[in-house]
Amino acid sequence: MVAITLPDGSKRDFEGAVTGLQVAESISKSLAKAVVLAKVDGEDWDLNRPITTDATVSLVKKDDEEALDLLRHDGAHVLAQAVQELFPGTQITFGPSTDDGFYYDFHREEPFSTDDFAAIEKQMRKIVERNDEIVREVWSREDVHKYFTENGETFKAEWVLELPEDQDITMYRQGDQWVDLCRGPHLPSTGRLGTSFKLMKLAGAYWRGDANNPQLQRIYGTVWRNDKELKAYLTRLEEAEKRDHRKIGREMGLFHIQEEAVGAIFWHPKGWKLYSTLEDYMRKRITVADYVEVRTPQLVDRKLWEMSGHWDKFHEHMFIAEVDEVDSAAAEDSKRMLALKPMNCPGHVQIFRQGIRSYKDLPMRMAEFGACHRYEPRGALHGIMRVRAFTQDDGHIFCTEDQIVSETKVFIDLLKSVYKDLGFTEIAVKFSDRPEKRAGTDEIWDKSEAALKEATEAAGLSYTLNPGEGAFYGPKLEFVLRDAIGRDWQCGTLQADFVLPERLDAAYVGEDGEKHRPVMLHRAILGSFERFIGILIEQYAGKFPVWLAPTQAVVATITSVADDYAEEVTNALKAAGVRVECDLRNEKINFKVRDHSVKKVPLILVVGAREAEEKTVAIRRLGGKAQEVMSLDAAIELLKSEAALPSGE
RNA sequence: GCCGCGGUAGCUCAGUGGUAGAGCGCACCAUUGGUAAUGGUGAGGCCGAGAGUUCAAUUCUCUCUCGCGGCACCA
Repeated sequence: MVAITLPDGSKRDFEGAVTGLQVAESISKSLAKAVVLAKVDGEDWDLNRPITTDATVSLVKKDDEEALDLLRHDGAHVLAQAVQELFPGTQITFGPSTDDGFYYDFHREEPFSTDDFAAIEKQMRKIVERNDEIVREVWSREDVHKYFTENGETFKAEWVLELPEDQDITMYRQGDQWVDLCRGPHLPSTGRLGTSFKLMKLAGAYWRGDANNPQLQRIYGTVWRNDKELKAYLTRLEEAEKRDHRKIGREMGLFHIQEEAVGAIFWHPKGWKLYSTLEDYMRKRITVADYVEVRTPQLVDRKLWEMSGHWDKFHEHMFIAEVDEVDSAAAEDSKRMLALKPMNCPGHVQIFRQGIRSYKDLPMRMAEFGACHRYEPRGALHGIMRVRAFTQDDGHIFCTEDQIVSETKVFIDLLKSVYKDLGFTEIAVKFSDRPEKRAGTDEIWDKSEAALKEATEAAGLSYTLNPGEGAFYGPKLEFVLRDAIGRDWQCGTLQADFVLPERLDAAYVGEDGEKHRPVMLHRAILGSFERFIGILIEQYAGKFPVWLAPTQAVVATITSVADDYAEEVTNALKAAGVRVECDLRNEKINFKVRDHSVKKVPLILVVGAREAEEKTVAIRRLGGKAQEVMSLDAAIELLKSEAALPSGE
């Protein structure tokens, strides 16, 4: 007798071992049809796995949110089976579910092509139609190893030997022929997967994520509970594509990149207006926040990088310039090696080191919009988001250990306020604590970790822990913001550093008259201007708030009789500091409105004979239908205030 | 860097072993109009670069280069 308790508290008795599917059948036919997974005492169980002892059982239906992960995992298996049926000799490796689908990594001498997708999808549909039974089997490690070795599945054979000794090794049999090593759970049969899936892309991936290992071929797919969901997902992807900063950047004429300067940006007039507006805004904010702005050299002798430790660890990511010593007779054929700075911190320490610093000078908040170069791997480059030449909104706060908490808190408040001005309100924090290889004593780490945590909490932010992911010189906070379509971007950072001040001999004189080491807090809010502007473009889909828009307003005439007045309006707005253009083209107003709307100009000021006569303007906002007629003076005041930089209030 | 895919007009994309195509944009002409496309005419191309096969290559093959999607990387 097995007694099954259901979620509503009711009990059912069964003669002997019973499966989740049988429990469902005992309740109703429709439930038996819809169910995909059993939860036995809270644990995921395959529907056809026998339950032999009394248990609490709840059933997951295909419509339930929870079912997605299972369906996707089964999608991966059906893909793997289809591929092996179509391409004998292909080895299977791993195939997990992902956030919106699954992938499966294969090993095959011949490359797959996306042209194969149609055939593979067709085969997957056949497997679903066949409704192959999926059965969980417990095997011994030796049997699994033998099985895969005999079948030429070297990756699987290697993997099984590394599974923990004390764990049951489960194999899932799918149909008569096909078996895969898997933890499960799975559907009872392939038919329950349905056909709301689609193969998405093909990519290379390294065996076990290590670039030293052989490369496998990864096929990505997506799975949903029904066709409507699948379609919605594909639409969502299209929407994201429309926001792509590379596409919008080209359409709006913001920037370009060309072969001769890979990883660096040619900013066009409109793009640079956006950039410099963001820079003006950041300068305003940090000035109010008591930072001092500095500028440090681009090219710095190798010696400094050796002292700071960068040469040792990162020189292959640095751009090197080698020059002949031309003006030194003593060093006739000697070379001098310089490197473009990949970071600003060593430069800032040099400024801090000039003269004698007192504890009264601390905290010293030093900021630089620092242009850095890093030799990023080619495959890492992406539009203006990941480049080799970029500008950080960098800053280093030199302070005492006792000031870490208050400085962190002040920084987080500034960061939150900046993000809010820029349109981001959902912020997550990741806290990375001490890594295994680190500098500094445990005592110092205890202190700095506690300080960062305390300050984060005091600033009203919750955080998730990233154990062991801190920098070698100190713990770090990373600030992640969520954009308008739910994507996460890591931008800001705050890192406590006890090492660099030591290496570069930064010191201040304390109250006691003795020399002390300051702590350095490395911090950035945007991260880099280039990347952040990319994020802003995608966040707003190019439709920037007035204060950020490269062109804030266009004055457009209806007929040429209003030309003189239109120029008068334009000049008045220019004088008021508004970025405005004048459109006197011999075109219909419909055409002009459409043209400037497509170009995403936030405000269109329409003037015709009537407005010229009455000294008014008709304002139309981007995306809106309504127009508001007001006096020129009122319009100037309105635009002036909307065009102004926000101040974090 | 690795795997797969791609590069044709300013942009989006057709196309072909034998003289290169469309839409939008651009220029010019006409049109003076009331809130998302007025009509006409025209210009615009080393078909990414180099080599090979061929009577002939934008088209087929190879190398390079750049881009795209992942992987690895992101101090």
